[in-house]
Amino acid sequence: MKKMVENSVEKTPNVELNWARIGEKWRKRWAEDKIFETEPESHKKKYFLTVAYPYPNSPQHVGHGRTYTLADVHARYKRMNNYNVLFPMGFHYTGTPIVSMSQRIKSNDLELIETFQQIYKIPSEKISSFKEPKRIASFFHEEIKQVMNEMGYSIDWRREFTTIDNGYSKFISWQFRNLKKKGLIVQGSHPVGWCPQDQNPVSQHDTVGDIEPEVIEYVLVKFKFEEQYVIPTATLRPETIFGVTNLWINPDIKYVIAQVNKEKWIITKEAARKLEFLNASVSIISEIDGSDLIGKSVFNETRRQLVPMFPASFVDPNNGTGIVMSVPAHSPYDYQALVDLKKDDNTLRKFAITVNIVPIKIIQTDAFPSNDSSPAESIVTRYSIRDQNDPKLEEATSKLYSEEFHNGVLLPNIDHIGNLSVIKARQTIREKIINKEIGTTMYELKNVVKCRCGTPCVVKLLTNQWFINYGDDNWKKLAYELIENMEILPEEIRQEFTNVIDWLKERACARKSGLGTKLPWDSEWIIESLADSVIYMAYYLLSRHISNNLDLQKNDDMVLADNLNDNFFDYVLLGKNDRDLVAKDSKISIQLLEKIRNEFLYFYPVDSRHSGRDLVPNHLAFFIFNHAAIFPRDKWPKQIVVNGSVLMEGKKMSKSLGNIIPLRKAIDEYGADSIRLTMLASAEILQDSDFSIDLVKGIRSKLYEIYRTINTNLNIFTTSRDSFDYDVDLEDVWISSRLQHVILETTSAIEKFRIREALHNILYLMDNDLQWYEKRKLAKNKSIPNNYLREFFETRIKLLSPFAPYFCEEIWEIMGNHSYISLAQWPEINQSRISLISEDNERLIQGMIFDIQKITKVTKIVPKRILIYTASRIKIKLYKKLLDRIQSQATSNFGEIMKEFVNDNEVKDLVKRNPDLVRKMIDDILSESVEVRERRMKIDSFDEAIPLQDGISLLVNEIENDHLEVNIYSEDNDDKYDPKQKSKFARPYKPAIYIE
RNA sequence: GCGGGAGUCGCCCAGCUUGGUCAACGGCGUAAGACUGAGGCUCUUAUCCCUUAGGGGUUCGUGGGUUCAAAUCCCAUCUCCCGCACCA
Repeated sequence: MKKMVENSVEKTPNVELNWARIGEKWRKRWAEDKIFETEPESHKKKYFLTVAYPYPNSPQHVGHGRTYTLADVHARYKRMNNYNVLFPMGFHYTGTPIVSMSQRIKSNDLELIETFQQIYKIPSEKISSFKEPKRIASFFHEEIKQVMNEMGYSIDWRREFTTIDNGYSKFISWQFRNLKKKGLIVQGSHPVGWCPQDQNPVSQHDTVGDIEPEVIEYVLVKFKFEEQYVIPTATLRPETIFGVTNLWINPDIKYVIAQVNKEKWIITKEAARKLEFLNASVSIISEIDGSDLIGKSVFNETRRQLVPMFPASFVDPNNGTGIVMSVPAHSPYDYQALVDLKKDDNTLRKFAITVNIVPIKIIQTDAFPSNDSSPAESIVTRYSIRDQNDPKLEEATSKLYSEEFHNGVLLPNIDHIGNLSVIKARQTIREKIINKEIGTTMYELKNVVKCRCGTPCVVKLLTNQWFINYGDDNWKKLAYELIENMEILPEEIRQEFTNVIDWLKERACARKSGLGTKLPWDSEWIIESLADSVIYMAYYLLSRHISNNLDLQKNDDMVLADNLNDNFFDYVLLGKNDRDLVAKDSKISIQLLEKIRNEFLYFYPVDSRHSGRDLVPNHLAFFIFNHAAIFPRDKWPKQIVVNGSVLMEGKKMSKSLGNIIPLRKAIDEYGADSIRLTMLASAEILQDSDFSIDLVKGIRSKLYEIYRTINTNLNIFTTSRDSFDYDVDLEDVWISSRLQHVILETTSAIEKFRIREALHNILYLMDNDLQWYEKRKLAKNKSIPNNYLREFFETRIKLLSPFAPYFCEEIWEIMGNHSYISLAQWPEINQSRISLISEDNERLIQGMIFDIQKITKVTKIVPKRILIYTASRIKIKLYKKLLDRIQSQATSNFGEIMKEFVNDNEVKDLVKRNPDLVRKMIDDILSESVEVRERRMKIDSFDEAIPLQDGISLLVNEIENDHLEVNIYSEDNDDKYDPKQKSKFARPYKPAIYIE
């Protein structure tokens, strides 16, 4: 412990900064003075912002911190801009992972226990209490809350709740009855990946190797066999049924005859089992060898003809029904298998079969025109396939499939689907087959997936599943309307929201296990975690007035959760029902009811919702939909801010890579401020930010540098505050003006959530300005006037304070303030301090020094005397005319300008004599940005000699020659010293130079 | 398949929204110098090519186009990455 503290101390002679200590100090003061507790204040503008609450099944690591930190910066920024900011936090207990963790603890899962012990450092006795899921949740809940405090988040903790609180459940029940009344909840069946052992749906994180179970739908085509039997084949291409020439049977495996619903099917045992999970009624009657079927024929209903069954060892008993239909015209595998079989005399003799199959072509494409008898044959020839084991066969197959899928058209002579595209034909024939009962569908996993418990997964058809119908057209319209009126930051991600709303369909909203609220009308079901977390922002405004029954103190100014019913929520959240009745019903005073109602009315709607971009296709979309459904338009959320995730040293954070840094550890070692800045400064908001320890250290030392500089200049904060107008130099005017720019640019960057840009301004660009300012002063043997330096630092610390709050509070205090910077006023721009000309002044000096250095470098002259010639009055006049010409968009064409100006009495002599100069001046103007051009239009008279003269001292310093003689002449000056006739090259803003 | 994004000077990365101050920020690396007993610390300078006057040439995946002017806008093309549901 001691060592960690050591780590977080920075020290140089006379100055020391203990990051841990300042964190603790300010955290404590903020809490004591309750500065982040927010009450409705009718005379003040409110700002209500929320972040997706955390799921407490692990401690927070740096990856979690980004969204919360961003929201906190936002809250702090708005607070400094005089808003009454509410930033609350809750905890999302709902869902299955915590329950399954507790089960893994019960079954003594070593991997999990090790994670708890070694990565999270949880004591063993604590871990054994984790057999109870709520213990896990509350343990990490407290842990996370602690970290959020240590990070310096300005949260109003009085409103905290968990999603299994009694009151919350009442609220969610209200939400769901509400949705149901509006007809947005529907019931139906849905296929899911399923573990037969656990009797539970499986998703990516429940499987070995984190494989996502992918469900695909096969069409089962039934072939009649010996009148009483059905042989079903599974296919993804039902349209090819018209091209079936034979079936493939694996002669080496056993099949079963099974009663499936009302028919007798011949399928593999594995297929029979799979059908059971799909809710077919299945009973096995007898077994039959694959070889017994070979050579016999089945009846193809669609073509009304018999096709034979042939042997094939490639048929996988685990795939589909274990019987495959053969379409040699369009399946390279089938085609090649037939070719191979024809050559295989042993097999032919063994089963007493002959193979004289003619492929039946049914699809044509441009690549395989209609006179071509079999596309499969063509492609097999083209790829020079040897036999069915040739690896190139796979490539040939996918090539042909994709060609036919996108560009294929069914031949005109095919019943029902002739002339249709493959995509259309597939849909049409699927319906036909199912309607006419010559086939059905079957779900299957596309990949082999094992549950964490080791059991291979299957597809289960869940019936009577409850769905929220996001496919409802009217609802979608409302959702579109909502986002159209909402600010989405960054704007680039709006398209993604539109897409998501577009393709969202029914979505399951309840499951049978996990923590959460029971479905109010069907208590077997628990409302799923993505369904009970979409309008809870409203609950932050109620939570502190609701006493859950667990609470010991029962206060008169609280309402008991048990007494809450839908009328209460209808009244408070929607303004429905009679006030007096509701108060009576909820067993509270009218005053309390009104207080709650008014608090809701004051703070709602949500002004800003922060979240990671991974939640766009689910949580954020549901947030939009549910608000659109439940609340009136004036309570719809106003803004969404989306941020990217965090990488660690360029890699995704994961347990297996061992690159997860818990936030607490990071805070201990580097202090919260540096961590906050690192997460925000390393990338623009939507990009993944790359966190690295080097970066943290770099930022920490940057902060320390600021701290040290201020500490060594402490006297400037204690001296009396002079006015700004004494003894003003050019660079003083300039730095004042620059400061206004920094404020303007930083503020507008924050408004657009260009946080990286804002921090770049504050941490680095401000330094450049200060450096130049110091250099200029130093060259004149002057020091920076106190009030300029003080203003610079005060502004800088204020701008930085939403990002690094502890650090800035500390400095604010050192500067002699007795207030909180967290509550200070955001810097405002002082228009009178903006000086347009000062930018050109300093640029001219920079340019002069730069040019001279370049000349000396190339010529290797050691300058003894430097002559500088500023442009003549007539050139300045010409420059103005050109600028005006170009800015008014008339033309920038050299020829046209020349034509015009040779007739201009004021300048024609100059123009005629020196066309090249005109061209260069046009280029000068064109190569300046529009901003600079506009600025120069505004400036009436600009005497270049003034800044140049002022900059001589710096020039002498830079050239490192104290005896250097510098003379500045106007080109117009007849007495000038100009031995090499250089002055004629002078242009406005580009003086001519001669070096001796 | 559907949707989203990225390709920049040895490496990482900024700039592209709003074309011009862009041979292109910053960091790493490399080279030289300062400091030091010595440095792996710190600081300064340089780092596409050519150039004895502030200049010129060729660059921002590739090929076109628009424009006085393109890393930035438009079109085409190649390569790479990410998300797609019952899971928080």
